[in-house]
Amino acid sequence: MTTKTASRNQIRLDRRQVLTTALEVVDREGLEALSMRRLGAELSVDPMTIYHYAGGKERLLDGVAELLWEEVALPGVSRDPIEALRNLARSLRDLFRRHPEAAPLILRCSRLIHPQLELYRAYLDALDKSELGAREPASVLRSVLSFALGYGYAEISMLGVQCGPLDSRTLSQRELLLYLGQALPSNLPRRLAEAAMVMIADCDSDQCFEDGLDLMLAGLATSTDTGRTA
Amino acid sequence: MTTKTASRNQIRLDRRQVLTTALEVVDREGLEALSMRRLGAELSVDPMTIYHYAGGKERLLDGVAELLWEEVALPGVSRDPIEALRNLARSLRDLFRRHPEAAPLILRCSRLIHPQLELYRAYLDALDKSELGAREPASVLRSVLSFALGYGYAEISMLGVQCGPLDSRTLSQRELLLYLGQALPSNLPRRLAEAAMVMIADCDSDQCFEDGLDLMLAGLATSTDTGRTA
DNA sequence: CGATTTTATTCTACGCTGTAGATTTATAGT
DNA sequence: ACTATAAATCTACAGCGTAGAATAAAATCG
Repeated sequence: MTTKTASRNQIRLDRRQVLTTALEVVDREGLEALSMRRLGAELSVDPMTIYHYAGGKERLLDGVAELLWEEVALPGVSRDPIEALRNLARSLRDLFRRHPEAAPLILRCSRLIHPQLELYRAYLDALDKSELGAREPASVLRSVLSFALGYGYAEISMLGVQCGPLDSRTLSQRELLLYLGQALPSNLPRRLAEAAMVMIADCDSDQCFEDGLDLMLAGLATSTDTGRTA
Repeated sequence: MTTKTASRNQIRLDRRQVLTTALEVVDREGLEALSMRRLGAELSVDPMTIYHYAGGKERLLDGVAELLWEEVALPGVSRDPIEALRNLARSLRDLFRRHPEAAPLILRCSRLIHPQLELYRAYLDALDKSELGAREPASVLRSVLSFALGYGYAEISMLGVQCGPLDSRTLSQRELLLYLGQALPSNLPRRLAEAAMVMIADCDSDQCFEDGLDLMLAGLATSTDTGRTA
């Protein structure tokens, strides 16, 4: 009699349940697979019932985006704003890696996702309290968010969708390179295939991310005159 | 008797014509409005005819993505790699601002868009030739691309889609702020509305972009002689 | 308790989508 | 002119989101 996530018992639904199930479907079978009919079947319920809990398709996707943004780490208690931003960027990148199929939903910044705004608010407050030289907190935050979003999205796009269900964490970069060598279409001109390999598999993706992040944050640190080694 | 883009004469189509028309439709009426039937009508042709020039819907969108990536500036002749990267980032951001409705297509990095790979190749070559300290060219390039992609996408998402056809370049930030104050839903908690305003309209978006870019590129310039830190 | 109002769920149907497959029309080659 | 190849069209099908009517369940009240 456990309330398992699939194969509903007659316990009444709630919005949250609908959204988490939708996210499960997306994670498991891809964003395209999520239709009202499919989700209704997953919940053992008529498709139209979903409208009562989550609105139409558009609002359903907004709801899933909320779930996703809730997973991003809040600033925490540390006083160091730079470490806070570093954790934010890592958390955002990890979000993409946990939910590669849902990536387009994370980018759905147009709809004023509440948890996303809460996140902004929290980091803006954290940055306001700390000394950051002459820089606007919003400017710094937007830059870090942009980098993390762009990196996370591009990374999973390159790995996951192109090559199928690949997880960069389960493959050495050597294996990745070999696999990619076969996966690239043979009619691709050599110089382009080379470029693809260099960008995708040649450099350690974790290292690239940390390096890029350091680039921004180091610049930030030097501009505060706090003088940490840069 | 001019070869205008709409209302075709009987001159035979080619792939390019189909793709540019598709992009026009997206720019004008949004990505959702682009259907095979709609595009067929635009070209005064049966929807199925498109399959002969551009393949199915998926390959059509890939083709539009090609057009978009072709618009991004190549390195140019300058020897300075940092200025080259700065121009790349600006060019990429401008691409989003020129084609806000097509933004999801620009991010479609999964499909090995040829012009995109050409771009990578060109910048990798440019970075290889120049001295960049111990940093991998691919790592640097990925960081700059990530930032520009993330910033460009987030920017147009915040402005364009939420508030309708707004162009940030035609509005002062003061006007933007006022407009946004009305546009935000009234049931939004005050602290979240504040966060949204600060992130969207409070800071000059051009300035934010340039600042973030400087952050990365400055770090790059200083690291050309210092090597690495951990 | 029964009666009535509210809420939740389902059913049916409409117009839209992408596209496979057969068919027709136009072009090129000899 | 006749054929082989290419281009364009027609028809049809399964799936989509969802408006609106119809039904079932739950809550409210006298």
